[in-house]
Amino acid sequence: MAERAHHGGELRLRIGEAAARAGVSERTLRYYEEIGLLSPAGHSVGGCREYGPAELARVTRIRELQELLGLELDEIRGVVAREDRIDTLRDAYRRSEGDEERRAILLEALQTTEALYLRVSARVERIAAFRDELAETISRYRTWLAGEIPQPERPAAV
Amino acid sequence: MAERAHHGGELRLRIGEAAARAGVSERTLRYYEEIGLLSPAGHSVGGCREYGPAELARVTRIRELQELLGLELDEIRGVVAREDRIDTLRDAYRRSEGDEERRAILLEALQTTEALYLRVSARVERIAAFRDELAETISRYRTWLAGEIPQPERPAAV
DNA sequence: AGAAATTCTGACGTTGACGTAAGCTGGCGC
DNA sequence: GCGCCAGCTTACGTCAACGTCAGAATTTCT
Repeated sequence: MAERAHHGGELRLRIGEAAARAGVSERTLRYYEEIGLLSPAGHSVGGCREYGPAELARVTRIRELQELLGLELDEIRGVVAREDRIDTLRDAYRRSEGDEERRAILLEALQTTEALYLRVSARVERIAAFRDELAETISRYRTWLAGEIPQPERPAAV
Repeated sequence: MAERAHHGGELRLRIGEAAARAGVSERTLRYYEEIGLLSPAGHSVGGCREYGPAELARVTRIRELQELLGLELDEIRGVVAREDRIDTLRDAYRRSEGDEERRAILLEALQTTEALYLRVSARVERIAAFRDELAETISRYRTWLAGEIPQPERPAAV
């Protein structure tokens, strides 16, 4: 097995295995690093990239945003950057830092998440509407197949 | 006004107006024609493209498939080609042609539509799940803002 | 008719998200 | 030591979906 346990006990994969598990190419992982979207958890002595579970999860998240929402990697960087700031915030809580600053970061995260939520909601509803249209079309086809004569309806929607 | 009524009484727009109403560029319309995705309803004597309501509706449909479902124009051609065959079928019904052939076309249309329906359904559910995740994140943020201390939970999903 | 606006047909340019190939390097198995 | 595999960097190639520009032709306005 090519896996290897880090000194902290965390699973560390080199790029080949990491790419295979995430379902992307090695080139994709290097490219994500190139554009500052995802850097490996660390490097081996020889300079090989090493990825942990968090990085794999992030790849999955990136692909979701890309394929499901049609976001560009550029925008996605903003989204995951926000998530990173939240992780930072979690640490800040534990280290009990400036309260005012914490509120600000949290508020900003709340707002950007809500904005994303609205986008996703709108998208979900449009696609659901499209799906319902398809369902109607299907039942219409079924009716026709049962022997009915189709109406030459043309709503001519513009 | 740049509009003009066709001899059949149908609205005919030249490429500029058509593109504006459909919310795309002129180049896009010409490109769609280039790849056999959408041809104008007709041409003027001098060779200018003329688009009717049906073509505008088709552009809208194409953009839906492209943006909402992330389909490539290549695949979309298949989908709209099927819709065209259905229109043809409607005419065939009126001209009362071969019954066996009609059933075959209708059955094929039903199947491809059902296949598309499944794709769309799957997509809708994945996006809805993502939206729900966001909703949870938001309420978590709200709780934190209300004074709670965040838990350093890391599911480490792979 | 003549000017102005729109459209036509090529043809080349662009952008995002990688693919691919070349040449070099580090660790291992025998 | 030697071969081999996986990985590294660098750099050019690709593909879809248009954008853009030039120069000629069409349509509209006055």
